[in-house]
Amino acid sequence: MHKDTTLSLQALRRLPGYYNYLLELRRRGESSVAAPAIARAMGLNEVQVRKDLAAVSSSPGKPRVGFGVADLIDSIGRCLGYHNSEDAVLVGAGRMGRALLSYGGFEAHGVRIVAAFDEDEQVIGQSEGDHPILSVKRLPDICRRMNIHLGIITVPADRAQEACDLLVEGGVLAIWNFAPIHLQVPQGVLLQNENLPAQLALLARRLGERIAKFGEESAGAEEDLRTPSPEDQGETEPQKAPREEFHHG
Amino acid sequence: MHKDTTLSLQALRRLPGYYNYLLELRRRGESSVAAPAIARAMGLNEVQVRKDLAAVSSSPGKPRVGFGVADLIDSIGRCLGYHNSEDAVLVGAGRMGRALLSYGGFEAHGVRIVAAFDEDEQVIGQSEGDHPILSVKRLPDICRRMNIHLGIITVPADRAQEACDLLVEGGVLAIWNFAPIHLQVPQGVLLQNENLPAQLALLARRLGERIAKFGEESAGAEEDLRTPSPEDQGETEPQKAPREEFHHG
DNA sequence: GATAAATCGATAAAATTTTATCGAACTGAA
DNA sequence: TTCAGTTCGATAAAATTTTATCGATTTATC
Repeated sequence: MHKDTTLSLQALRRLPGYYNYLLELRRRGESSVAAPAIARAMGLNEVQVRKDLAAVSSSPGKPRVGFGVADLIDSIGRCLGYHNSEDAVLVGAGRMGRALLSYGGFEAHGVRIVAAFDEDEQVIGQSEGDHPILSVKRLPDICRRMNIHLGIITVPADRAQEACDLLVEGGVLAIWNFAPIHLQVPQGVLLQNENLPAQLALLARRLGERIAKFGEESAGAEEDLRTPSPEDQGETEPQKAPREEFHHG
Repeated sequence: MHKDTTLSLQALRRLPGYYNYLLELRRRGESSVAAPAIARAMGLNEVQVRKDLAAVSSSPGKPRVGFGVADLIDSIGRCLGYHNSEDAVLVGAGRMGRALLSYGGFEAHGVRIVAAFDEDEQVIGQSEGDHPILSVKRLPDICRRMNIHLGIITVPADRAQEACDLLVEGGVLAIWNFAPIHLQVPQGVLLQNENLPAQLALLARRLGERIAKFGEESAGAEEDLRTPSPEDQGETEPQKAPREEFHHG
C-alpha cells in the first residue's frame, strides 16, 4: 500500500522521529496508537501525522483506535530502507570517524560499514568496532572490487576533497561528508553534507531568538517560556502537552 | 539591511552551505561572486540563491558583478550568530562526546562548550580538547551557576532521558540530542535530534532510488548516471556543471 | 561612444507543504 | 440498543517555498 511517490521529502525526514517514538511505545507494551497522540508527543499537527502514516502504513488505521504499533514500525522501517543492507566505507579514522565506526546503530538502519581508511601508518592495521582500518591507497581498488557505492568522509577539511576524489574514483555514488567544506563532485554523485557546528549554531540561534522574544531574566530564573511556537518543524520537535509519564525513575 | 523575519527556515538551512563555499572562494582570492555562479556550484536555482543573498546581504549586489565575498561571509556569519558566543555543556564523554569536544569548529560558529559531564569515575577529572570532564552529579548546579542554556546529549540511548532531565533541571532551554530515542521535554524547551544513522539511511535510500531508476550495471561500471534530478534540496547538493578547477593538486 | 552580454531586483506563477473541515466508521458506556 | 465521543480518510483551503519572467543596470568589447 505504500506508494513511494506520495511521500514528500519533508515527510521522509519526519519518519525517523516517528520510528523512535514507536519503538518506545512498543517497549512500553502499547499495541496501537492514534495519530493525534503521536502528534501531541512530537509537537506536530494531527493531520500531518495522519497523512504521513497513511502514506507508509500497510494497513489503514481504525477509527477510534489508531494504527498498529508493530505494523507502523515495520512499514516505516521498510520505507526508509532499514531492512536493506547497503555497504559503505569510511575515510578518516580520526576521532569522529572512530566514533561512527564504534557506533552500532548503522546496521539497524540498513547500512553496513565494511571498512575504514586512513593514511596514518600508526592506525593502519588497527581496527575499530570490528571494522578494519586500511591504507587509503587501497581505497579505490577495494571500493571497485566490493562494489561499494556509499562513502563517509571524516577527514580534516583540508584533505576532504582528496578523500572525495578517491571515493569517486572507486565508483562511490553517494557521499556523506562531515568536513566543513564545499566539495566538488562530478555529476550524478549525491553529496550530503553533515555540518555539525552549523547545526548547533542554528539551534543556538533559535534559542537566542526565544530568549530575546520573552524578556531575558537570566540568573537563576524559573522556566517562564511557554507556547513552543508553531514555526518549528524538521528535526525539531517541541512538546505541546507531553504530560504522560516520565519513564526513567 | 538584514530583516530577520524575511528569512525562511529553508533558507536558513542553506546559509551554512553558502558560507563554506564563500570561504573557499575567499581562499582562492576571489573578491566578488555572482548568484548564478553560486547556484551552479551548489546545484540550486539561481533565483533562489539571489533571494537568499538579498535577504542577508548588507549591500545590494551589482549587476554584471555580483556580491562582495567578504561582505557575504560577514553577513551570513552575523545572521547565523557565528559572531556571538553562546555557552554550552555536553553530557556523555564517550566516543561521540569526545569527538565533538576535540572538534575545534564550534567556536567559529559562535558556540563555546565550557564543560563536559560523565558518570564514569574513570573519565571524570580528565579533559578532552581543553574541556574538563566533570561528574554528572554537579551538572544542574553548574549549569545554573554559569547560566547555561544549551546542552548536548551524547550518552547511550537508555540514559538519554536521564541526561535530558538533568539539563532541564539545570535550566537548559535548548538540547541537541544525539541519542536515537524520543525524549520528553517540558514546554518551552527546544529539542533538536541529530539521528546520524537515520541521516545515512536516508542517503542510502536516495542512492537506491537512483540506482533502481537507471538500470543497475554494478560490477566495475563507469559512471553512467546523469541529470542530478531537481528533487534535491536541503543539505543535499548535486553539481549541475561544476567544471571550474579542482583545487587540490 | 555604442552595443552586447550578463546580472540584478521585483513581481508573479507554479509547486510543495501544512493546516482546517467534513462526514463516516468504530468503540465503549448508558 | 442507543448515544456520545473519538479517530479515520478525503477534500479543500492556507501558507510556505521554489521557479519563471521582465525591465533596468552595469561592465566589457568593439
